[in-house]
Amino acid sequence: MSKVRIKALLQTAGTGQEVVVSGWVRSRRGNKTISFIELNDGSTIHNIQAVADANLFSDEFLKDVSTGACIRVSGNLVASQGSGQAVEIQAKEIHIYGTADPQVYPLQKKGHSLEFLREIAHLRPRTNTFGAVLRVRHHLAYAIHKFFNDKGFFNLHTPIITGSDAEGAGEMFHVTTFDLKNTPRTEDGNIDYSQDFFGKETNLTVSGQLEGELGALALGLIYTFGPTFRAENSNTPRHLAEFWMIEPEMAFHDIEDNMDLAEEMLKYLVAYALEHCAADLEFLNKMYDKELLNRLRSVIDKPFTRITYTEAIEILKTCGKKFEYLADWGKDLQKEHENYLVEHHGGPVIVTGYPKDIKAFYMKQNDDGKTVRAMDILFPWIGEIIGGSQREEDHAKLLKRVEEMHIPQESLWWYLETRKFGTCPHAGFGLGFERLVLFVTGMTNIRDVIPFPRTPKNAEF
RNA sequence: GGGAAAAUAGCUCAGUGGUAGAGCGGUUGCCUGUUAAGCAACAUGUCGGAGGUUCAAUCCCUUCUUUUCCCGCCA
Repeated sequence: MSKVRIKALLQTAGTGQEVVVSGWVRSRRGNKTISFIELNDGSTIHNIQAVADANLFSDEFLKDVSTGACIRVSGNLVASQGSGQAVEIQAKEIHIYGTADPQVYPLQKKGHSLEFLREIAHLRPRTNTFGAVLRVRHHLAYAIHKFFNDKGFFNLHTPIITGSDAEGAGEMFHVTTFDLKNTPRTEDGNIDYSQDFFGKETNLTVSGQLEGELGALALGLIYTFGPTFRAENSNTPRHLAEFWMIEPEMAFHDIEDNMDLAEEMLKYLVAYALEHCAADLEFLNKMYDKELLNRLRSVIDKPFTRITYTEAIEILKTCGKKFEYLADWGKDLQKEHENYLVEHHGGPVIVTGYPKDIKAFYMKQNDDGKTVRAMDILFPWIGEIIGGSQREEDHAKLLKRVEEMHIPQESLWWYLETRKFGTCPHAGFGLGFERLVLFVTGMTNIRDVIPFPRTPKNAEF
Protein backbone atom coordinates (compact mmCIF):
# COMPACT_ATOMS: atom_id res chain seq x y z
CA MET A 1 0.00 0.00 0.00
CA SER A 2 1.31 3.43 -0.89
CA LYS A 3 1.16 6.31 1.54
CA VAL A 4 0.57 9.49 -0.41
CA ARG A 5 -0.51 13.06 -0.02
CA ILE A 6 -3.80 14.09 -1.54
CA LYS A 7 -2.29 16.41 -4.14
CA ALA A 8 -0.37 13.51 -5.67
CA LEU A 9 -3.30 11.16 -5.31
CA LEU A 10 -5.64 13.42 -7.26
CA GLN A 11 -3.10 13.60 -10.05
CA THR A 12 -2.65 9.86 -10.44
CA ALA A 13 -4.44 8.56 -13.46
CA GLY A 14 -4.82 4.95 -12.51
CA THR A 15 -7.35 3.52 -10.13
CA GLY A 16 -7.56 0.23 -8.38
CA GLN A 17 -4.52 0.52 -6.16
CA GLU A 18 -4.61 0.46 -2.40
CA VAL A 19 -3.77 3.78 -0.79
CA VAL A 20 -3.35 5.25 2.67
CA VAL A 21 -4.20 8.89 3.25
CA SER A 22 -4.06 10.92 6.43
CA GLY A 23 -5.71 14.29 6.92
CA TRP A 24 -8.39 16.39 8.56
CA VAL A 25 -12.09 15.88 7.96
CA ARG A 26 -13.69 18.89 6.32
CA SER A 27 -17.17 17.44 6.31
CA ARG A 28 -19.08 14.21 6.43
CA ARG A 29 -22.50 13.64 4.96
CA GLY A 30 -24.59 10.65 4.06
CA ASN A 31 -27.23 8.39 5.51
CA LYS A 32 -27.66 5.18 7.40
CA THR A 33 -25.97 3.05 4.83
CA ILE A 34 -23.19 5.23 3.47
CA SER A 35 -21.00 8.13 4.53
CA PHE A 36 -18.99 10.54 2.41
CA ILE A 37 -15.95 12.03 4.08
CA GLU A 38 -14.24 15.10 2.64
CA LEU A 39 -10.61 14.78 3.62
CA ASN A 40 -7.91 17.44 3.33
CA ASP A 41 -4.26 17.07 4.23
CA GLY A 42 -3.05 20.56 3.38
CA SER A 43 -1.09 19.49 0.31
CA THR A 44 -3.68 21.10 -1.95
CA ILE A 45 -6.89 23.06 -1.73
CA HIS A 46 -8.74 20.04 -3.09
CA ASN A 47 -10.18 17.34 -0.86
CA ILE A 48 -10.41 13.67 -1.55
CA GLN A 49 -13.66 11.92 -0.90
CA ALA A 50 -13.56 8.79 1.19
CA VAL A 51 -16.61 6.54 1.09
CA ALA A 52 -17.47 4.60 4.22
CA ASP A 53 -20.01 1.80 3.91
CA ALA A 54 -22.20 1.18 6.94
CA ASN A 55 -21.49 -2.53 6.67
CA LEU A 56 -17.87 -1.81 7.60
CA PHE A 57 -18.24 1.15 9.95
CA SER A 58 -20.76 1.55 12.72
CA ASP A 59 -22.82 4.66 13.36
CA GLU A 60 -21.14 4.95 16.73
CA PHE A 61 -17.67 4.95 15.15
CA LEU A 62 -18.56 7.39 12.37
CA LYS A 63 -19.89 9.85 14.91
CA ASP A 64 -16.31 10.62 15.80
CA VAL A 65 -15.41 11.19 12.15
CA SER A 66 -16.73 14.72 12.32
CA THR A 67 -15.59 18.06 10.91
CA GLY A 68 -12.12 18.79 12.24
CA ALA A 69 -11.22 15.25 13.26
CA CYS A 70 -7.90 13.85 12.09
CA ILE A 71 -8.02 10.42 10.50
CA ARG A 72 -6.13 7.92 8.41
CA VAL A 73 -8.04 6.14 5.68
CA SER A 74 -6.92 2.99 3.94
CA GLY A 75 -8.69 1.63 0.92
CA ASN A 76 -9.00 1.32 -2.80
CA LEU A 77 -8.69 4.30 -5.09
CA VAL A 78 -11.66 3.94 -7.43
CA ALA A 79 -13.46 5.96 -10.06
CA SER A 80 -16.18 7.93 -8.34
CA GLN A 81 -19.82 7.12 -8.96
CA GLY A 82 -20.70 10.69 -8.06
CA SER A 83 -20.21 13.69 -10.28
CA GLY A 84 -18.19 16.03 -8.09
CA GLN A 85 -14.89 14.21 -8.32
CA ALA A 86 -13.04 11.84 -10.62
CA VAL A 87 -11.73 9.46 -7.99
CA GLU A 88 -12.50 8.55 -4.41
CA ILE A 89 -11.30 6.12 -1.79
CA GLN A 90 -13.45 3.12 -0.95
CA ALA A 91 -12.54 2.96 2.74
CA LYS A 92 -11.53 -0.38 4.21
CA GLU A 93 -10.06 0.90 7.42
CA ILE A 94 -10.29 4.23 9.22
CA HIS A 95 -8.04 5.14 12.10
CA ILE A 96 -8.94 8.18 14.18
CA TYR A 97 -5.85 10.08 15.28
CA GLY A 98 -7.81 12.75 17.06
CA THR A 99 -11.47 13.67 17.40
CA ALA A 100 -12.92 17.20 17.29
CA ASP A 101 -16.08 17.51 19.38
CA PRO A 102 -18.61 19.16 17.02
CA GLN A 103 -20.24 20.97 19.90
CA VAL A 104 -17.11 22.97 20.62
CA TYR A 105 -14.97 22.79 17.46
CA PRO A 106 -15.18 26.36 16.18
CA LEU A 107 -14.79 25.75 12.44
CA GLN A 108 -17.96 24.97 10.55
CA LYS A 109 -18.46 23.76 7.05
CA LYS A 110 -19.81 27.17 6.14
CA GLY A 111 -17.73 30.26 5.79
CA HIS A 112 -16.44 32.35 8.64
CA SER A 113 -15.53 36.00 8.72
CA LEU A 114 -11.82 36.75 8.45
CA GLU A 115 -12.11 38.73 11.70
CA PHE A 116 -13.36 35.66 13.54
CA LEU A 117 -10.66 33.47 12.04
CA ARG A 118 -8.02 35.88 13.34
CA GLU A 119 -9.24 35.07 16.84
CA ILE A 120 -8.60 31.38 16.21
CA ALA A 121 -5.31 31.73 14.38
CA HIS A 122 -4.25 28.33 15.77
CA LEU A 123 -6.98 26.66 13.72
CA ARG A 124 -7.41 28.94 10.73
CA PRO A 125 -4.70 27.21 8.65
CA ARG A 126 -7.24 24.38 8.37
CA THR A 127 -9.58 26.52 6.30
CA ASN A 128 -9.52 26.66 2.52
CA THR A 129 -8.65 30.33 2.54
CA PHE A 130 -5.69 30.14 4.87
CA GLY A 131 -4.47 26.90 3.37
CA ALA A 132 -4.40 28.69 0.02
CA VAL A 133 -2.77 31.83 1.40
CA LEU A 134 -0.10 29.90 3.28
CA ARG A 135 0.75 27.76 0.29
CA VAL A 136 1.04 30.85 -1.90
CA ARG A 137 3.18 32.46 0.78
CA HIS A 138 5.53 29.49 0.73
CA HIS A 139 5.85 29.45 -3.03
CA LEU A 140 6.60 33.17 -3.10
CA ALA A 141 9.27 32.78 -0.43
CA TYR A 142 10.84 29.97 -2.40
CA ALA A 143 10.60 31.95 -5.64
CA ILE A 144 12.44 34.87 -4.05
CA HIS A 145 15.38 32.67 -3.13
CA LYS A 146 15.29 31.08 -6.57
CA PHE A 147 15.16 34.42 -8.38
CA PHE A 148 18.18 35.80 -6.57
CA ASN A 149 20.12 32.58 -6.55
CA ASP A 150 19.66 32.19 -10.31
CA LYS A 151 21.04 35.70 -10.76
CA GLY A 152 24.14 35.04 -8.68
CA PHE A 153 23.02 36.86 -5.55
CA PHE A 154 24.11 35.59 -2.15
CA ASN A 155 21.72 35.41 0.77
CA LEU A 156 23.25 37.45 3.58
CA HIS A 157 22.00 36.93 7.14
CA THR A 158 22.00 40.34 8.75
CA PRO A 159 21.55 40.62 12.52
CA ILE A 160 18.16 40.64 14.17
CA ILE A 161 19.48 42.24 17.31
CA THR A 162 21.13 45.50 16.46
CA GLY A 163 23.15 48.04 18.38
CA SER A 164 22.53 50.85 15.96
CA ASP A 165 19.41 52.95 16.26
CA ALA A 166 20.32 55.32 13.47
CA GLU A 167 18.55 53.62 10.63
CA GLY A 168 15.64 55.95 11.01
CA ALA A 169 13.12 53.52 9.59
CA GLY A 170 10.89 53.57 12.62
CA GLU A 171 10.43 53.12 16.34
CA MET A 172 12.31 50.13 17.71
CA PHE A 173 11.68 47.35 20.22
CA HIS A 174 14.25 47.29 22.98
CA VAL A 175 16.14 44.09 23.68
CA THR A 176 17.27 43.64 27.26
CA THR A 177 17.75 41.06 29.98
CA PHE A 178 17.20 43.67 32.68
CA ASP A 179 14.54 43.21 35.31
CA LEU A 180 12.40 46.14 34.20
CA LYS A 181 11.18 46.73 37.74
CA ASN A 182 14.74 47.23 38.90
CA THR A 183 17.05 48.51 36.18
CA PRO A 184 20.64 49.45 37.06
CA ARG A 185 21.22 53.20 37.02
CA THR A 186 24.25 55.35 36.44
CA GLU A 187 25.16 58.08 38.89
CA ASP A 188 23.19 60.66 36.93
CA GLY A 189 20.07 58.50 37.05
CA ASN A 190 20.01 57.11 33.50
CA ILE A 191 19.68 53.43 32.76
CA ASP A 192 23.13 51.82 32.88
CA TYR A 193 23.25 49.76 29.71
CA SER A 194 26.87 48.79 30.35
CA GLN A 195 25.46 46.21 32.76
CA ASP A 196 22.99 44.84 30.20
CA PHE A 197 23.58 41.62 28.26
CA PHE A 198 25.40 43.23 25.34
CA GLY A 199 26.91 46.00 27.40
CA LYS A 200 25.06 48.58 25.36
CA GLU A 201 21.55 49.52 24.38
CA THR A 202 20.19 47.09 21.78
CA ASN A 203 17.06 46.81 19.68
CA LEU A 204 15.34 44.53 17.21
CA THR A 205 16.25 45.41 13.65
CA VAL A 206 14.08 47.72 11.59
CA SER A 207 16.09 46.99 8.44
CA GLY A 208 19.04 44.90 7.37
CA GLN A 209 20.03 47.45 4.76
CA LEU A 210 23.08 49.03 6.37
CA GLU A 211 24.63 45.63 7.05
CA GLY A 212 23.44 44.51 3.63
CA GLU A 213 25.49 47.26 2.05
CA LEU A 214 28.57 45.92 3.82
CA GLY A 215 27.91 42.56 2.17
CA ALA A 216 27.35 44.08 -1.27
CA LEU A 217 30.68 45.90 -1.02
CA ALA A 218 32.39 42.53 -0.76
CA LEU A 219 30.21 39.91 -2.44
CA GLY A 220 28.85 42.23 -5.09
CA LEU A 221 25.27 41.03 -5.13
CA ILE A 222 23.47 40.10 -1.92
CA TYR A 223 19.95 39.93 -0.58
CA THR A 224 18.50 39.54 2.86
CA PHE A 225 15.21 37.86 3.69
CA GLY A 226 14.37 38.04 7.34
CA PRO A 227 12.08 39.29 10.05
CA THR A 228 11.85 43.00 10.67
CA PHE A 229 10.37 44.78 13.66
CA ARG A 230 8.76 48.19 13.90
CA ALA A 231 7.29 49.46 17.14
CA GLU A 232 5.15 52.01 15.35
CA ASN A 233 1.60 52.38 16.56
CA SER A 234 0.32 51.72 13.06
CA ASN A 235 -3.31 50.73 12.83
CA THR A 236 -3.90 49.92 9.20
CA PRO A 237 -4.55 46.80 7.10
CA ARG A 238 -1.09 47.22 5.57
CA HIS A 239 1.20 47.35 8.63
CA LEU A 240 2.61 44.74 10.96
CA ALA A 241 4.90 45.18 13.97
CA GLU A 242 6.72 42.02 12.87
CA PHE A 243 7.04 41.37 9.18
CA TRP A 244 9.41 39.83 6.67
CA MET A 245 11.42 41.91 4.32
CA ILE A 246 13.58 41.20 1.30
CA GLU A 247 16.45 43.63 0.83
CA PRO A 248 18.75 43.15 -2.16
CA GLU A 249 21.85 45.31 -2.34
CA MET A 250 23.96 45.53 -5.49
CA ALA A 251 27.43 46.93 -6.07
CA PHE A 252 27.95 48.78 -9.38
CA HIS A 253 24.22 49.38 -9.78
CA ASP A 254 22.68 52.80 -10.19
CA ILE A 255 19.07 53.86 -9.67
CA GLU A 256 18.09 52.70 -13.19
CA ASP A 257 19.56 49.25 -12.61
CA ASN A 258 17.77 49.23 -9.29
CA MET A 259 14.40 49.90 -10.89
CA ASP A 260 15.04 47.33 -13.60
CA LEU A 261 15.82 44.66 -11.05
CA ALA A 262 12.85 45.50 -8.83
CA GLU A 263 10.45 45.40 -11.75
CA GLU A 264 11.90 42.18 -13.11
CA MET A 265 11.69 40.61 -9.65
CA LEU A 266 8.07 41.56 -9.04
CA LYS A 267 7.03 40.26 -12.42
CA TYR A 268 8.97 37.06 -11.89
CA LEU A 269 7.29 36.49 -8.53
CA VAL A 270 3.78 37.14 -9.81
CA ALA A 271 4.39 34.88 -12.81
CA TYR A 272 5.81 32.19 -10.54
CA ALA A 273 2.70 32.29 -8.37
CA LEU A 274 0.39 32.11 -11.39
CA GLU A 275 2.26 29.04 -12.61
CA HIS A 276 2.75 27.20 -9.33
CA CYS A 277 -0.30 28.21 -7.29
CA ALA A 278 -2.99 27.99 -9.95
CA ALA A 279 -5.55 26.06 -7.92
CA ASP A 280 -5.15 28.25 -4.85
CA LEU A 281 -5.30 31.48 -6.83
CA GLU A 282 -8.39 30.28 -8.67
CA PHE A 283 -10.03 29.64 -5.32
CA LEU A 284 -9.11 33.10 -4.04
CA ASN A 285 -10.25 34.64 -7.30
CA LYS A 286 -13.61 32.92 -6.98
CA MET A 287 -14.19 33.57 -3.30
CA TYR A 288 -12.72 36.99 -2.63
CA ASP A 289 -11.79 38.99 -5.68
CA LYS A 290 -13.08 38.21 -9.16
CA GLU A 291 -10.48 40.52 -10.70
CA LEU A 292 -7.50 38.93 -8.97
CA LEU A 293 -6.20 36.77 -11.81
CA ASN A 294 -6.74 39.50 -14.38
CA ARG A 295 -4.89 41.99 -12.22
CA LEU A 296 -1.98 39.62 -11.69
CA ARG A 297 -1.68 38.96 -15.40
CA SER A 298 -1.85 42.66 -16.21
CA VAL A 299 1.10 43.36 -13.92
CA ILE A 300 3.28 40.95 -15.87
CA ASP A 301 2.17 42.14 -19.26
CA LYS A 302 3.21 45.77 -19.42
CA PRO A 303 6.12 47.88 -18.23
CA PHE A 304 5.70 49.76 -14.95
CA THR A 305 5.19 53.48 -15.42
CA ARG A 306 8.25 55.44 -14.34
CA ILE A 307 7.87 59.07 -13.35
CA THR A 308 9.84 61.49 -11.22
CA TYR A 309 8.50 62.95 -8.03
CA THR A 310 8.43 66.35 -9.72
CA GLU A 311 6.35 64.95 -12.58
CA ALA A 312 4.06 63.26 -10.08
CA ILE A 313 3.41 66.54 -8.30
CA GLU A 314 2.73 68.17 -11.65
CA ILE A 315 0.22 65.45 -12.58
CA LEU A 316 -1.53 65.79 -9.23
CA LYS A 317 -1.67 69.57 -9.45
CA THR A 318 -3.08 69.69 -12.95
CA CYS A 319 -5.41 66.69 -12.92
CA GLY A 320 -8.33 68.71 -11.68
CA LYS A 321 -9.19 66.24 -8.95
CA LYS A 322 -9.85 67.66 -5.52
CA PHE A 323 -7.60 66.15 -2.87
CA GLU A 324 -8.01 66.46 0.85
CA TYR A 325 -4.33 67.36 1.05
CA LEU A 326 -2.80 69.54 -1.61
CA ALA A 327 0.05 68.00 -3.57
CA ASP A 328 2.97 70.34 -3.15
CA TRP A 329 6.65 69.98 -4.09
CA GLY A 330 8.63 69.15 -0.97
CA LYS A 331 5.82 67.31 0.78
CA ASP A 332 5.39 63.59 0.96
CA LEU A 333 2.81 61.97 -1.31
CA GLN A 334 -0.41 61.20 0.55
CA LYS A 335 -2.27 57.91 0.18
CA GLU A 336 -4.87 59.64 -1.98
CA HIS A 337 -2.07 60.88 -4.23
CA GLU A 338 -0.56 57.43 -4.57
CA ASN A 339 -3.97 55.99 -5.36
CA TYR A 340 -4.54 58.58 -8.05
CA LEU A 341 -1.17 57.96 -9.67
CA VAL A 342 -1.76 54.21 -9.77
CA GLU A 343 -5.28 54.60 -11.15
CA HIS A 344 -4.21 57.27 -13.60
CA HIS A 345 -1.53 55.01 -15.06
CA GLY A 346 -3.59 51.84 -14.79
CA GLY A 347 -1.00 49.80 -12.93
CA PRO A 348 2.23 49.91 -10.93
CA VAL A 349 4.09 53.21 -10.87
CA ILE A 350 7.71 53.84 -9.94
CA VAL A 351 8.37 57.30 -8.55
CA THR A 352 11.96 58.55 -8.40
CA GLY A 353 13.87 61.68 -7.51
CA TYR A 354 12.28 62.66 -4.22
CA PRO A 355 13.21 65.84 -2.32
CA LYS A 356 16.18 65.00 -0.13
CA ASP A 357 14.54 66.42 2.99
CA ILE A 358 11.80 63.80 3.09
CA LYS A 359 14.13 60.84 2.52
CA ALA A 360 16.81 58.99 4.46
CA PHE A 361 20.38 60.21 4.93
CA TYR A 362 22.01 57.43 2.94
CA MET A 363 20.36 58.15 -0.39
CA LYS A 364 22.47 59.27 -3.35
CA GLN A 365 22.26 63.01 -3.79
CA ASN A 366 21.52 64.37 -7.25
CA ASP A 367 23.54 67.19 -8.77
CA ASP A 368 20.59 69.58 -8.47
CA GLY A 369 21.22 69.71 -4.74
CA LYS A 370 17.51 69.21 -4.07
CA THR A 371 16.64 65.63 -4.84
CA VAL A 372 17.92 62.15 -4.09
CA ARG A 373 17.93 58.97 -6.14
CA ALA A 374 15.13 57.31 -4.24
CA MET A 375 12.49 55.09 -5.77
CA ASP A 376 9.14 53.94 -4.46
CA ILE A 377 7.10 51.36 -6.31
CA LEU A 378 3.39 51.96 -5.87
CA PHE A 379 0.96 49.09 -6.36
CA PRO A 380 -2.81 49.14 -6.71
CA TRP A 381 -4.49 49.42 -3.30
CA ILE A 382 -1.32 48.42 -1.44
CA GLY A 383 0.56 51.63 -2.07
CA GLU A 384 4.26 51.39 -1.41
CA ILE A 385 5.31 47.78 -1.94
CA ILE A 386 8.98 48.62 -2.49
CA GLY A 387 11.13 51.47 -1.27
CA GLY A 388 14.73 51.82 -2.35
CA SER A 389 17.49 54.05 -3.61
CA GLN A 390 20.93 54.36 -5.00
CA ARG A 391 23.19 54.87 -1.99
CA GLU A 392 25.47 57.81 -1.42
CA GLU A 393 28.95 56.38 -1.89
CA ASP A 394 30.84 59.66 -1.49
CA HIS A 395 32.23 59.83 2.03
CA ALA A 396 32.20 63.62 2.31
CA LYS A 397 28.67 63.99 0.98
CA LEU A 398 27.38 61.20 3.20
CA LEU A 399 29.04 62.63 6.26
CA LYS A 400 27.60 66.05 5.55
CA ARG A 401 24.13 64.57 5.34
CA VAL A 402 24.63 62.63 8.57
CA GLU A 403 25.59 65.86 10.32
CA GLU A 404 22.74 67.87 8.78
CA MET A 405 20.22 65.33 9.95
CA HIS A 406 21.77 65.03 13.42
CA ILE A 407 22.40 61.32 13.17
CA PRO A 408 24.78 60.04 15.86
CA GLN A 409 27.78 59.08 13.74
CA GLU A 410 29.63 57.24 16.52
CA SER A 411 27.22 54.34 16.17
CA LEU A 412 27.66 54.35 12.38
CA TRP A 413 31.45 54.44 12.17
CA TRP A 414 31.55 51.08 10.45
CA TYR A 415 29.02 52.16 7.83
CA LEU A 416 30.89 55.36 7.10
CA GLU A 417 34.20 53.48 6.80
CA THR A 418 32.95 51.57 3.76
CA ARG A 419 32.98 54.93 1.95
CA LYS A 420 36.58 55.45 2.96
CA PHE A 421 37.87 52.07 1.87
CA GLY A 422 37.11 51.02 -1.68
CA THR A 423 33.75 52.69 -2.02
CA CYS A 424 31.68 52.19 -5.17
CA PRO A 425 28.30 53.05 -6.64
CA HIS A 426 25.63 50.75 -5.30
CA ALA A 427 21.90 50.51 -4.85
CA GLY A 428 19.21 48.43 -3.24
CA PHE A 429 15.62 48.27 -2.12
CA GLY A 430 13.29 46.73 0.43
CA LEU A 431 10.29 44.61 -0.50
CA GLY A 432 7.66 44.04 2.16
CA PHE A 433 7.02 40.33 1.87
CA GLU A 434 3.52 40.42 3.35
CA ARG A 435 2.57 43.27 1.03
CA LEU A 436 3.62 41.08 -1.87
CA VAL A 437 1.56 38.18 -0.53
CA LEU A 438 -1.33 40.60 -0.03
CA PHE A 439 -1.17 41.63 -3.66
CA VAL A 440 -0.80 38.11 -5.03
CA THR A 441 -3.56 36.55 -2.93
CA GLY A 442 -6.00 39.43 -3.22
CA MET A 443 -6.49 39.50 0.54
CA THR A 444 -7.21 42.97 1.87
CA ASN A 445 -5.80 42.79 5.39
CA ILE A 446 -2.12 42.07 5.99
CA ARG A 447 -3.04 40.19 9.18
CA ASP A 448 -4.50 37.48 6.95
CA VAL A 449 -1.34 36.72 4.99
CA ILE A 450 0.97 35.93 7.92
CA PRO A 451 0.24 32.95 10.17
CA PHE A 452 0.46 34.80 13.47
CA PRO A 453 0.23 38.56 13.04
CA ARG A 454 1.83 40.97 15.50
CA THR A 455 0.09 44.32 15.64
CA PRO A 456 -0.44 46.93 18.36
CA LYS A 457 -2.27 45.28 21.27
CA ASN A 458 -2.03 41.84 19.70
CA ALA A 459 0.64 39.19 20.25
CA GLU A 460 -1.67 36.20 20.82
CA PHE A 461 -0.49 32.74 19.73
C1' G B 1 -0.61 59.03 17.35
C1' G B 2 -5.55 61.49 15.14
C1' G B 3 -10.67 60.39 13.50
C1' A B 4 -15.10 57.14 12.75
C1' A B 5 -18.03 52.79 13.51
C1' A B 6 -19.00 48.46 16.18
C1' A B 7 -19.40 44.61 20.46
C1' U B 8 -26.52 40.39 21.29
C1' A B 9 -26.66 32.20 20.66
C1' G B 10 -20.77 28.41 18.51
C1' C B 11 -20.80 31.72 13.68
C1' U B 12 -23.30 35.84 10.68
C1' C B 13 -26.65 39.30 12.17
C1' A B 14 -31.88 41.45 13.38
C1' G B 15 -34.30 43.69 17.54
C1' U B 16 -36.98 46.22 21.87
C1' G B 17 -37.00 51.27 28.19
C1' G B 18 -40.79 45.84 30.83
C1' U B 19 -34.45 40.29 31.12
C1' A B 20 -34.57 38.41 23.43
C1' G B 21 -35.15 36.41 17.75
C1' A B 22 -33.65 34.58 12.46
C1' G B 23 -30.30 31.99 9.20
C1' C B 24 -26.24 28.84 9.50
C1' G B 25 -23.83 25.48 12.82
C1' G B 26 -25.05 21.67 16.93
C1' U B 27 -28.21 17.51 18.90
C1' U B 28 -32.00 13.78 17.71
C1' G B 29 -34.90 11.24 14.01
C1' C B 30 -35.98 10.04 8.70
C1' C B 31 -33.86 9.21 3.70
C1' U B 32 -29.45 2.95 -0.28
C1' G B 33 -24.07 7.73 -3.31
C1' U B 34 -23.95 12.54 -1.17
C1' U B 35 -21.42 17.31 -3.41
C1' A B 36 -21.45 23.99 1.53
C1' A B 37 -26.72 17.06 0.59
C1' G B 38 -32.27 17.03 1.75
C1' C B 39 -36.66 16.80 5.25
C1' A B 40 -38.53 17.18 10.43
C1' A B 41 -38.07 18.26 15.63
C1' C B 42 -35.21 20.23 19.80
C1' A B 43 -31.72 23.27 22.68
C1' U B 44 -29.15 27.62 22.29
C1' G B 45 -27.67 33.44 25.75
C1' U B 46 -24.05 36.87 32.46
C1' C B 47 -27.20 41.02 25.24
C1' G B 48 -18.21 43.07 26.13
C1' G B 49 -16.64 45.03 31.68
C1' A B 50 -17.69 48.77 35.43
C1' G B 51 -20.55 52.83 37.01
C1' G B 52 -24.97 56.13 36.39
C1' U B 53 -30.24 57.78 35.05
C1' U B 54 -34.97 55.05 35.84
C1' C B 55 -40.17 51.76 39.37
C1' A B 56 -37.57 48.96 35.50
C1' A B 57 -31.59 49.13 31.12
C1' U B 58 -29.48 44.54 26.29
C1' C B 59 -31.62 49.43 24.69
C1' C B 60 -30.42 56.07 27.37
C1' C B 61 -25.71 58.47 29.65
C1' U B 62 -20.40 58.12 31.42
C1' U B 63 -16.09 55.33 31.36
C1' C B 64 -12.94 51.23 30.31
C1' U B 65 -11.59 47.14 27.10
C1' U B 66 -11.42 45.00 22.42
C1' U B 67 -12.32 44.81 17.18
C1' U B 68 -12.90 46.96 12.30
C1' C B 69 -12.30 51.03 8.91
C1' C B 70 -10.01 55.90 7.37
C1' C B 71 -5.56 59.10 8.03
C1' G B 72 -0.43 59.43 9.64
C1' C B 73 4.35 56.48 10.08
C1' C B 74 6.35 52.83 6.28
C1' A B 75 7.60 47.79 3.69
